Amino acid sequence: MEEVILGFLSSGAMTGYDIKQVMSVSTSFFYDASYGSIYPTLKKLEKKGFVTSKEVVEGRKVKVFYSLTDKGRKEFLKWLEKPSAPANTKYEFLAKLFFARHLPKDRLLAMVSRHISEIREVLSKLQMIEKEMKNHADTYQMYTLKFGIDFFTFLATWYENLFEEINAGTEKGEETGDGQ
Amino acid sequence: MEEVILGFLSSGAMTGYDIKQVMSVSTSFFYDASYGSIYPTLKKLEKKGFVTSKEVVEGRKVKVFYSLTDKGRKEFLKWLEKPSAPANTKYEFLAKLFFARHLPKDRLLAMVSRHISEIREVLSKLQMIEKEMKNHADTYQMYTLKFGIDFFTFLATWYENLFEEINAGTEKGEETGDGQ
DNA sequence: GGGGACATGTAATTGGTTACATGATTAC
DNA sequence: GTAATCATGTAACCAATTACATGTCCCC
Repeated sequence: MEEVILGFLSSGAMTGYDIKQVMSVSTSFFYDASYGSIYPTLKKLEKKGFVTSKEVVEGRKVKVFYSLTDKGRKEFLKWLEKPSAPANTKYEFLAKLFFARHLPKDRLLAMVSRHISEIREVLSKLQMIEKEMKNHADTYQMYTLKFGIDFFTFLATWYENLFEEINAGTEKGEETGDGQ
Repeated sequence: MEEVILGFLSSGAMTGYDIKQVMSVSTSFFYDASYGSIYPTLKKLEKKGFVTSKEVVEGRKVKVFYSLTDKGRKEFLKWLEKPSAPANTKYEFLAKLFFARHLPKDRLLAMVSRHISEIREVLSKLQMIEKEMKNHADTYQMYTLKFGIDFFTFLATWYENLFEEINAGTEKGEETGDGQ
Protein backbone atom coordinates (compact mmCIF):
# COMPACT_ATOMS: atom_id res chain seq x y z
CA MET A 1 0.00 0.00 0.00
CA GLU A 2 2.65 2.51 1.04
CA GLU A 3 4.52 2.01 -2.22
CA VAL A 4 1.41 2.31 -4.34
CA ILE A 5 0.73 5.69 -2.80
CA LEU A 6 4.31 6.70 -3.52
CA GLY A 7 3.65 5.58 -7.07
CA PHE A 8 0.65 7.85 -7.42
CA LEU A 9 2.63 10.75 -6.04
CA SER A 10 5.44 10.05 -8.52
CA SER A 11 3.60 12.08 -11.13
CA GLY A 12 3.06 15.13 -8.94
CA ALA A 13 1.59 16.37 -5.66
CA MET A 14 -1.81 15.04 -4.68
CA THR A 15 -4.19 15.09 -1.74
CA GLY A 16 -5.41 11.95 -0.05
CA TYR A 17 -8.78 12.54 -1.61
CA ASP A 18 -7.24 12.77 -5.08
CA ILE A 19 -5.42 9.50 -4.60
CA LYS A 20 -8.64 7.74 -3.73
CA GLN A 21 -10.39 9.22 -6.77
CA VAL A 22 -7.66 8.23 -9.19
CA MET A 23 -7.45 4.76 -7.67
CA SER A 24 -11.13 4.13 -8.07
CA VAL A 25 -11.05 4.78 -11.81
CA SER A 26 -7.71 3.24 -12.63
CA THR A 27 -6.48 0.58 -10.23
CA SER A 28 -9.49 -0.30 -8.08
CA PHE A 29 -10.05 -3.67 -9.77
CA PHE A 30 -6.63 -4.88 -8.66
CA TYR A 31 -5.65 -2.43 -5.97
CA ASP A 32 -7.93 -0.31 -3.82
CA ALA A 33 -7.90 1.41 -0.45
CA SER A 34 -10.27 3.31 1.80
CA TYR A 35 -9.78 6.81 3.18
CA GLY A 36 -9.23 5.21 6.56
CA SER A 37 -6.17 3.62 5.06
CA ILE A 38 -4.93 6.37 2.76
CA TYR A 39 -4.79 9.26 5.23
CA PRO A 40 -2.93 7.44 7.98
CA THR A 41 -0.56 5.95 5.41
CA LEU A 42 0.29 9.41 4.10
CA LYS A 43 1.12 10.56 7.62
CA LYS A 44 3.23 7.49 8.13
CA LEU A 45 5.07 8.13 4.88
CA GLU A 46 5.72 11.70 5.97
CA LYS A 47 7.12 10.54 9.27
CA LYS A 48 9.43 8.23 7.39
CA GLY A 49 10.56 11.10 5.19
CA PHE A 50 9.21 9.63 1.94
CA VAL A 51 6.76 12.45 1.32
CA THR A 52 6.27 16.05 2.41
CA SER A 53 2.96 17.76 2.97
CA LYS A 54 1.90 21.27 2.11
CA GLU A 55 -1.33 22.88 3.20
CA VAL A 56 -2.90 24.89 0.43
CA VAL A 57 -5.67 27.32 1.30
CA GLU A 58 -8.49 27.41 -1.23
CA GLY A 59 -11.14 29.85 -0.08
CA ARG A 60 -11.73 28.84 3.51
CA LYS A 61 -10.90 25.24 2.78
CA VAL A 62 -7.51 23.76 3.46
CA LYS A 63 -6.23 21.00 1.21
CA VAL A 64 -3.22 18.93 2.14
CA PHE A 65 -0.99 18.15 -0.82
CA TYR A 66 1.65 15.47 -0.52
CA SER A 67 4.72 15.22 -2.71
CA LEU A 68 7.50 12.69 -3.07
CA THR A 69 10.90 13.36 -1.59
CA ASP A 70 14.06 11.96 -3.17
CA LYS A 71 14.12 9.36 -0.45
CA GLY A 72 10.53 8.46 -1.27
CA ARG A 73 11.28 8.17 -4.97
CA LYS A 74 14.20 5.89 -4.24
CA GLU A 75 12.03 3.74 -2.01
CA PHE A 76 9.39 3.53 -4.72
CA LEU A 77 11.88 2.52 -7.41
CA LYS A 78 13.34 -0.08 -5.08
CA TRP A 79 9.87 -1.56 -4.59
CA LEU A 80 9.16 -1.46 -8.31
CA GLU A 81 12.01 -3.82 -9.10
CA LYS A 82 11.49 -6.17 -6.20
CA PRO A 83 9.94 -9.42 -7.43
CA SER A 84 6.36 -10.07 -6.37
CA ALA A 85 4.61 -13.39 -6.13
CA PRO A 86 1.76 -14.26 -8.52
CA ALA A 87 -0.30 -15.30 -5.49
CA ASN A 88 -3.88 -14.21 -5.81
CA THR A 89 -5.26 -15.52 -2.58
CA LYS A 90 -8.84 -15.22 -1.24
CA TYR A 91 -11.33 -15.72 -4.02
CA GLU A 92 -14.50 -16.38 -2.09
CA PHE A 93 -16.72 -17.46 -4.93
CA LEU A 94 -14.29 -20.18 -5.90
CA ALA A 95 -14.24 -21.39 -2.31
CA LYS A 96 -17.99 -21.76 -2.57
CA LEU A 97 -17.67 -23.67 -5.81
CA PHE A 98 -15.21 -25.95 -4.05
CA PHE A 99 -17.91 -26.90 -1.55
CA ALA A 100 -20.76 -26.81 -4.04
CA ARG A 101 -21.64 -30.47 -3.53
CA HIS A 102 -23.64 -29.25 -0.53
CA LEU A 103 -25.92 -27.20 -2.75
CA PRO A 104 -28.82 -28.30 -4.91
CA LYS A 105 -27.91 -27.74 -8.52
CA ASP A 106 -30.58 -25.18 -9.29
CA ARG A 107 -29.27 -22.97 -6.48
CA LEU A 108 -25.72 -23.43 -7.66
CA LEU A 109 -26.70 -22.53 -11.20
CA ALA A 110 -28.44 -19.41 -9.88
CA MET A 111 -25.28 -18.48 -7.98
CA VAL A 112 -23.11 -18.99 -11.04
CA SER A 113 -25.30 -16.88 -13.27
CA ARG A 114 -25.43 -14.18 -10.63
CA HIS A 115 -21.68 -14.23 -10.50
CA ILE A 116 -21.50 -13.98 -14.28
CA SER A 117 -23.67 -10.89 -14.33
CA GLU A 118 -21.54 -9.27 -11.65
CA ILE A 119 -18.48 -10.03 -13.74
CA ARG A 120 -20.17 -8.54 -16.80
CA GLU A 121 -20.95 -5.41 -14.81
CA VAL A 122 -17.32 -4.93 -13.84
CA LEU A 123 -16.40 -5.64 -17.43
CA SER A 124 -18.59 -2.94 -18.89
CA LYS A 125 -17.34 -0.49 -16.27
CA LEU A 126 -13.78 -1.28 -17.28
CA GLN A 127 -14.62 -0.87 -20.95
CA MET A 128 -16.06 2.56 -20.30
CA ILE A 129 -12.98 3.54 -18.34
CA GLU A 130 -10.81 2.31 -21.19
CA LYS A 131 -12.54 4.64 -23.64
CA GLU A 132 -12.18 7.61 -21.30
CA MET A 133 -8.56 6.83 -20.47
CA LYS A 134 -7.40 6.33 -24.05
CA ASN A 135 -5.01 9.18 -24.86
CA HIS A 136 -4.43 10.64 -21.40
CA ALA A 137 -3.04 7.51 -19.75
CA ASP A 138 0.37 6.04 -20.50
CA THR A 139 1.00 2.74 -22.28
CA TYR A 140 1.44 0.77 -19.09
CA GLN A 141 -1.67 2.10 -17.46
CA MET A 142 -3.55 1.07 -20.58
CA TYR A 143 -1.97 -2.37 -20.35
CA THR A 144 -3.25 -2.84 -16.82
CA LEU A 145 -6.71 -1.80 -17.92
CA LYS A 146 -6.43 -4.20 -20.82
CA PHE A 147 -5.47 -6.87 -18.33
CA GLY A 148 -8.62 -6.16 -16.36
CA ILE A 149 -10.79 -6.41 -19.44
CA ASP A 150 -9.10 -9.60 -20.64
CA PHE A 151 -9.24 -11.11 -17.19
CA PHE A 152 -12.91 -10.42 -16.62
CA THR A 153 -13.65 -11.62 -20.13
CA PHE A 154 -11.83 -14.84 -19.26
CA LEU A 155 -13.89 -15.13 -16.08
CA ALA A 156 -17.18 -14.58 -17.87
CA THR A 157 -16.53 -17.22 -20.49
CA TRP A 158 -15.10 -19.63 -17.93
CA TYR A 159 -18.22 -19.43 -15.77
CA GLU A 160 -20.49 -19.63 -18.81
CA ASN A 161 -18.81 -22.90 -19.69
CA LEU A 162 -19.15 -24.05 -16.11
CA PHE A 163 -22.85 -23.23 -16.18
CA GLU A 164 -23.33 -25.32 -19.30
CA GLU A 165 -21.43 -28.24 -17.87
CA ILE A 166 -23.33 -28.25 -14.61
CA ASN A 167 -26.56 -27.87 -16.48
CA ALA A 168 -25.73 -30.80 -18.74
CA GLY A 169 -25.04 -32.86 -15.62
CA THR A 170 -28.41 -31.91 -14.15
CA GLU A 171 -30.26 -33.04 -17.25
CA LYS A 172 -28.68 -36.44 -17.01
CA GLY A 173 -30.11 -36.63 -13.50
CA GLU A 174 -26.99 -36.57 -11.32
CA GLU A 175 -26.95 -36.49 -7.56
CA THR A 176 -27.89 -33.06 -6.20
CA GLY A 177 -27.77 -31.17 -2.95
CA ASP A 178 -26.91 -32.00 0.59
CA GLY A 179 -28.44 -34.94 2.31
CA GLN A 180 -26.47 -34.62 5.51
CA MET B 1 -12.07 -17.99 6.75
CA GLU B 2 -14.40 -19.32 9.44
CA GLU B 3 -16.80 -20.62 6.87
CA VAL B 4 -14.09 -22.24 4.78
CA ILE B 5 -12.99 -24.19 7.84
CA LEU B 6 -16.58 -25.22 8.43
CA GLY B 7 -16.59 -26.34 4.81
CA PHE B 8 -13.59 -28.58 5.30
CA LEU B 9 -15.16 -30.07 8.40
CA SER B 10 -18.37 -30.74 6.48
CA SER B 11 -16.89 -33.99 5.19
CA GLY B 12 -15.84 -35.29 8.59
CA ALA B 13 -13.79 -34.56 11.70
CA MET B 14 -10.35 -33.09 11.18
CA THR B 15 -7.49 -31.62 13.17
CA GLY B 16 -6.17 -28.13 12.57
CA TYR B 17 -3.10 -29.69 11.07
CA ASP B 18 -5.18 -31.75 8.65
CA ILE B 19 -7.05 -28.67 7.50
CA LYS B 20 -3.82 -26.90 6.68
CA GLN B 21 -2.53 -29.92 4.75
CA VAL B 22 -5.68 -30.33 2.70
CA MET B 23 -5.80 -26.60 2.02
CA SER B 24 -2.29 -26.51 0.71
CA VAL B 25 -2.95 -29.15 -1.93
CA SER B 26 -6.46 -28.15 -2.91
CA THR B 27 -7.39 -24.54 -2.26
CA SER B 28 -4.13 -22.76 -1.52
CA PHE B 29 -4.01 -20.98 -4.87
CA PHE B 30 -7.28 -19.16 -4.10
CA TYR B 31 -7.64 -19.61 -0.37
CA ASP B 32 -4.94 -20.25 2.18
CA ALA B 33 -4.29 -19.78 5.88
CA SER B 34 -1.50 -20.23 8.39
CA TYR B 35 -1.58 -22.32 11.57
CA GLY B 36 -1.61 -19.09 13.49
CA SER B 37 -4.95 -18.41 11.88
CA ILE B 38 -6.43 -21.91 11.78
CA TYR B 39 -6.01 -22.92 15.42
CA PRO B 40 -7.47 -19.75 16.94
CA THR B 41 -10.31 -19.83 14.40
CA LEU B 42 -11.18 -23.38 15.45
CA LYS B 43 -11.35 -22.30 19.08
CA LYS B 44 -13.49 -19.36 18.12
CA LEU B 45 -15.82 -21.63 16.16
CA GLU B 46 -16.09 -23.92 19.16
CA LYS B 47 -16.96 -21.02 21.42
CA LYS B 48 -19.68 -20.04 18.95
CA GLY B 49 -21.01 -23.58 18.99
CA PHE B 50 -20.32 -24.29 15.33
CA VAL B 51 -17.87 -27.09 16.01
CA THR B 52 -17.03 -29.47 18.84
CA SER B 53 -13.60 -30.77 19.70
CA LYS B 54 -12.53 -34.19 20.80
CA GLU B 55 -9.09 -35.13 22.02
CA VAL B 56 -7.93 -38.42 20.62
CA VAL B 57 -4.95 -40.14 22.15
CA GLU B 58 -2.65 -41.80 19.63
CA GLY B 59 0.26 -43.42 21.43
CA ARG B 60 1.50 -40.63 23.67
CA LYS B 61 0.38 -37.95 21.29
CA VAL B 62 -2.91 -36.13 21.64
CA LYS B 63 -4.69 -34.98 18.50
CA VAL B 64 -7.58 -32.57 18.63
CA PHE B 65 -10.33 -33.44 16.18
CA TYR B 66 -13.01 -30.92 15.36
CA SER B 67 -16.41 -31.78 13.96
CA LEU B 68 -19.34 -29.73 12.73
CA THR B 69 -22.40 -29.26 14.87
CA ASP B 70 -25.86 -28.83 13.32
CA LYS B 71 -25.57 -25.14 14.05
CA GLY B 72 -22.24 -25.06 12.28
CA ARG B 73 -23.61 -26.88 9.27
CA LYS B 74 -26.48 -24.42 9.04
CA GLU B 75 -24.06 -21.51 9.26
CA PHE B 76 -21.95 -23.02 6.52
CA LEU B 77 -24.91 -23.58 4.21
CA LYS B 78 -26.07 -20.02 4.84
CA TRP B 79 -22.66 -18.72 3.81
CA LEU B 80 -22.58 -20.96 0.76
CA GLU B 81 -25.65 -19.32 -0.73
CA LYS B 82 -24.77 -15.78 0.18
CA PRO B 83 -23.62 -13.89 -2.93
CA SER B 84 -19.97 -12.97 -3.04
CA ALA B 85 -18.36 -10.16 -5.02
CA PRO B 86 -16.02 -10.97 -7.92
CA ALA B 87 -13.53 -8.50 -6.41
CA ASN B 88 -10.00 -9.78 -6.66
CA THR B 89 -8.16 -6.94 -5.04
CA LYS B 90 -4.40 -6.61 -4.38
CA TYR B 91 -2.43 -7.90 -7.32
CA GLU B 92 0.97 -6.42 -6.64
CA PHE B 93 2.63 -7.25 -9.92
CA LEU B 94 -0.08 -5.43 -11.85
CA ALA B 95 0.41 -2.40 -9.63
CA LYS B 96 4.03 -2.44 -10.67
CA LEU B 97 3.09 -2.70 -14.31
CA PHE B 98 0.83 0.31 -13.79
CA PHE B 99 3.86 2.37 -12.75
CA ALA B 100 6.27 0.73 -15.18
CA ARG B 101 7.03 4.00 -17.00
CA HIS B 102 9.54 4.58 -14.21
CA LEU B 103 11.53 1.52 -15.23
CA PRO B 104 13.98 1.04 -18.08
CA LYS B 105 12.50 -1.42 -20.52
CA ASP B 106 15.13 -4.09 -20.14
CA ARG B 107 14.45 -4.26 -16.42
CA LEU B 108 10.73 -4.36 -17.03
CA LEU B 109 11.15 -7.18 -19.53
CA ALA B 110 13.24 -9.07 -16.99
CA MET B 111 10.49 -8.59 -14.40
CA VAL B 112 7.82 -9.80 -16.79
CA SER B 113 9.71 -12.92 -17.75
CA ARG B 114 10.45 -13.65 -14.14
CA HIS B 115 6.76 -13.33 -13.42
CA ILE B 116 5.97 -15.66 -16.30
CA SER B 117 8.24 -18.35 -14.95
CA GLU B 118 6.69 -18.06 -11.49
CA ILE B 119 3.29 -18.46 -13.11
CA ARG B 120 4.51 -21.51 -15.01
CA GLU B 121 5.78 -22.98 -11.76
CA VAL B 122 2.39 -22.64 -10.11
CA LEU B 123 0.83 -24.03 -13.25
CA SER B 124 2.89 -27.20 -13.25
CA LYS B 125 2.23 -27.65 -9.55
CA LEU B 126 -1.49 -27.40 -10.22
CA GLN B 127 -1.26 -29.86 -13.08
CA MET B 128 0.46 -32.36 -10.84
CA ILE B 129 -2.19 -31.91 -8.20
CA GLU B 130 -4.88 -32.41 -10.83
CA LYS B 131 -3.46 -35.80 -11.78
CA GLU B 132 -3.27 -36.90 -8.15
CA MET B 133 -6.72 -35.59 -7.32
CA LYS B 134 -8.49 -37.15 -10.29
CA ASN B 135 -10.83 -39.83 -8.91
CA HIS B 136 -10.74 -39.02 -5.20
CA ALA B 137 -12.01 -35.44 -5.43
CA ASP B 138 -15.56 -34.49 -6.29
CA THR B 139 -16.65 -32.74 -9.48
CA TYR B 140 -16.67 -29.29 -7.96
CA GLN B 141 -13.27 -29.63 -6.41
CA MET B 142 -11.99 -30.66 -9.82
CA TYR B 143 -13.68 -27.61 -11.33
CA THR B 144 -11.85 -25.28 -8.96
CA LEU B 145 -8.58 -26.95 -9.82
CA LYS B 146 -9.46 -26.61 -13.49
CA PHE B 147 -10.12 -22.95 -12.83
CA GLY B 148 -6.67 -22.57 -11.38
CA ILE B 149 -5.06 -24.23 -14.35
CA ASP B 150 -7.08 -22.22 -16.86
CA PHE B 151 -6.45 -19.02 -14.95
CA PHE B 152 -2.70 -19.45 -14.70
CA THR B 153 -2.62 -20.49 -18.35
CA PHE B 154 -4.43 -17.27 -19.16
CA LEU B 155 -1.89 -15.34 -17.11
CA ALA B 156 1.07 -16.97 -18.80
CA THR B 157 -0.16 -16.27 -22.30
CA TRP B 158 -1.24 -12.75 -21.37
CA TYR B 159 2.20 -11.88 -20.04
CA GLU B 160 3.90 -13.54 -22.98
CA ASN B 161 1.93 -11.28 -25.27
CA LEU B 162 2.81 -8.31 -23.09
CA PHE B 163 6.47 -9.22 -23.31
CA GLU B 164 6.32 -9.30 -27.08
CA GLU B 165 4.53 -5.98 -27.27
CA ILE B 166 6.95 -4.21 -24.96
CA ASN B 167 9.83 -5.78 -26.80
CA ALA B 168 8.48 -4.61 -30.15
CA GLY B 169 8.19 -1.10 -28.69
CA THR B 170 11.82 -1.20 -27.54
CA GLU B 171 13.07 -2.16 -30.96
CA LYS B 172 11.38 0.86 -32.46
CA GLY B 173 13.37 2.96 -30.00
CA GLU B 174 10.68 4.28 -27.66
CA GLU B 175 11.29 6.35 -24.57
CA THR B 176 12.64 4.25 -21.71
CA GLY B 177 13.15 4.53 -17.99
CA ASP B 178 12.85 7.27 -15.46
CA GLY B 179 14.67 10.53 -15.87
CA GLN B 180 13.31 12.12 -12.70
C1' DG C 1 -32.23 24.87 3.54
C1' DG C 2 -31.08 20.40 2.06
C1' DG C 3 -28.56 16.97 -0.48
C1' DG C 4 -24.46 15.54 -2.65
C1' DA C 5 -19.82 15.81 -3.67
C1' DC C 6 -15.57 17.63 -1.65
C1' DA C 7 -12.17 16.90 2.07
C1' DT C 8 -9.78 15.22 6.30
C1' DG C 9 -9.32 12.66 9.86
C1' DT C 10 -9.71 9.15 14.20
C1' DA C 11 -11.11 4.94 16.98
C1' DA C 12 -12.54 0.44 17.30
C1' DT C 13 -12.30 -3.64 15.39
C1' DT C 14 -11.13 -7.38 12.26
C1' DG C 15 -8.46 -10.65 10.18
C1' DG C 16 -4.66 -12.09 9.47
C1' DT C 17 0.81 -13.06 9.49
C1' DT C 18 5.33 -14.13 11.59
C1' DA C 19 7.96 -15.68 15.04
C1' DC C 20 8.28 -18.15 18.89
C1' DA C 21 7.77 -22.21 22.04
C1' DT C 22 7.21 -26.96 22.76
C1' DG C 23 7.23 -31.64 22.19
C1' DA C 24 6.40 -36.39 19.74
C1' DT C 25 7.36 -39.47 15.87
C1' DT C 26 9.65 -41.33 11.90
C1' DA C 27 13.41 -42.41 8.96
C1' DC C 28 18.14 -42.28 8.01
C1' DG D 1 21.60 -38.95 17.23
C1' DT D 2 19.71 -35.79 14.27
C1' DA D 3 16.85 -33.95 10.79
C1' DA D 4 12.30 -33.71 8.92
C1' DT D 5 7.72 -33.82 9.61
C1' DC D 6 3.86 -34.24 12.68
C1' DA D 7 1.14 -31.44 15.90
C1' DT D 8 -0.58 -27.61 18.81
C1' DG D 9 -0.57 -23.43 20.36
C1' DT D 10 0.41 -18.19 21.86
C1' DA D 11 2.09 -13.31 21.56
C1' DA D 12 3.39 -9.49 19.06
C1' DC D 13 2.46 -7.19 15.37
C1' DC D 14 0.42 -5.29 11.05
C1' DA D 15 -2.62 -3.73 7.48
C1' DA D 16 -6.81 -2.47 6.52
C1' DT D 17 -11.86 -1.83 7.01
C1' DT D 18 -15.99 0.29 9.02
C1' DA D 19 -18.09 3.60 11.40
C1' DC D 20 -17.92 7.79 13.18
C1' DA D 21 -17.07 12.90 13.45
C1' DT D 22 -16.55 17.23 11.33
C1' DG D 23 -16.93 20.76 8.22
C1' DT D 24 -17.03 23.19 3.33
C1' DC D 25 -18.77 24.15 -1.18
C1' DC D 26 -22.15 24.31 -4.64
C1' DC D 27 -26.43 23.70 -6.79
C1' DC D 28 -31.38 23.41 -6.91
